[in-house]
Amino acid sequence: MAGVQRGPRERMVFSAAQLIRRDGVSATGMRDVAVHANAPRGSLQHYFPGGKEQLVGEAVTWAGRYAGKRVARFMADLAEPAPSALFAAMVRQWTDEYETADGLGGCPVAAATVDCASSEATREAAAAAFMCWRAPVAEALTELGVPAERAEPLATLMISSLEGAIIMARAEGDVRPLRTVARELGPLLDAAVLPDRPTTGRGEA
Amino acid sequence: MAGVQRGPRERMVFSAAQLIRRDGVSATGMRDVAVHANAPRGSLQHYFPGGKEQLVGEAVTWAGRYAGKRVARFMADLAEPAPSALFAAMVRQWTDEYETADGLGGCPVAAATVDCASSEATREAAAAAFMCWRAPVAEALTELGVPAERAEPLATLMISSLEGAIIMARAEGDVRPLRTVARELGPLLDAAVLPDRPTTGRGEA
DNA sequence: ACGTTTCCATGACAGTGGTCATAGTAGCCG
DNA sequence: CGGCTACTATGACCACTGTCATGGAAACGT
Repeated sequence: MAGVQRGPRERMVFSAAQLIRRDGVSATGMRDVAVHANAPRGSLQHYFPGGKEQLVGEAVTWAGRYAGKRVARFMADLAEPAPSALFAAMVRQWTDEYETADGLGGCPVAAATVDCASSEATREAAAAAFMCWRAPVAEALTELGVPAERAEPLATLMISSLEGAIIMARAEGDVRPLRTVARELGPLLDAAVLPDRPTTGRGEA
Repeated sequence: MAGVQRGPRERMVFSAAQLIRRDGVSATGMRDVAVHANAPRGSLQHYFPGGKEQLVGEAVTWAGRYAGKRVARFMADLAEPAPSALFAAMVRQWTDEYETADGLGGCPVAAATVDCASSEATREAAAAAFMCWRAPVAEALTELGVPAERAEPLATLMISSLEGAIIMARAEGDVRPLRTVARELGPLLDAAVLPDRPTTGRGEA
């Protein structure tokens, strides 16, 4: 995975995100995070004097940044430059995980949102994380030929569908919802591409 | 709300769903449920000998049934019989709540899914709840003229988008994502209606 | 009236969580 | 070496949770 050896602090943030997305925020204990990160428990209060709220916040922020960076890599690896292909890549990241690891993980940002209505700070971190994720998606859409005024809404729709499908897939224990949204939403996304700007080449149809 | 005075047992299930969808499963204590339901604490072990897992399971099941029944009512109240109108009604249920109560609630089924990967029983209850919700939506879509083979996938897409938008809206503290998915997904849904069968289901215009 | 079943009340227990206090170690600068 | 800072270690505290045990109160059939 990313950041295997990056100092105890980042390892703890990473582990927190990992555990949160699997078990939820409340079910993830600080001690568990230290153990999972192979980090000393005493470092928790040293690096995160703000306590669990700070750790969760940083994990959520990290997850948002990570998701944003992934968008750039998806764009670079796209076989054909179409919005549907980008969305398919985003979805495939999850279906792949569901097939390798049997444990069906979720999105840490969603987990923090669902589980932390109490903490205003965490809620704001989640909102920022979603923005860090949505902005690159919207930018990618414009690069793919989607008009600027539709890029942001469609990015919101993509992330919403993906998040919801992740939840349904976890509940069902099957990737069906993920594949379904990828298949059903693709045409809508491609139809938003401006016809007079066929975006670097190979056109569909 | 529904079921204000229906015996302590149902009140507790209802209150559990209410609290779960606001605070998450782990953050919702059994004692809180009893207090919120104006029910005696001693009744918990009497009505729910299976403990918290049973209570959460019934709350999730209740929520699924509730969502399914709402679909029928939405269909009855539709001004114009189009899939986009049904989806808009489903979304409006949430935007309305966000504007009346400042506390932004979530979906209890999603909360249970995110927060209870540990419990297999809860996961299955969530899967069943999603099915109890998706089936009426798919059926409604066919009534509205969507071909049978596309009804289920589109229902999955609708619920996924809605769930994801709920999460994003909670994070942002704004209904923007909800309105966005309703607006962006509407045309796709209406485009799935068979042209030669213009809304056969109800003759009302 | 009596007993049995259903339901309610309350206190205790064991476990766990986050957090704090205190003390120990490593490294660097004088 | 002394002092200072960064980091690690560990144990204790307190609040809280789900669960259980025990006992009381209605309800109701007979």
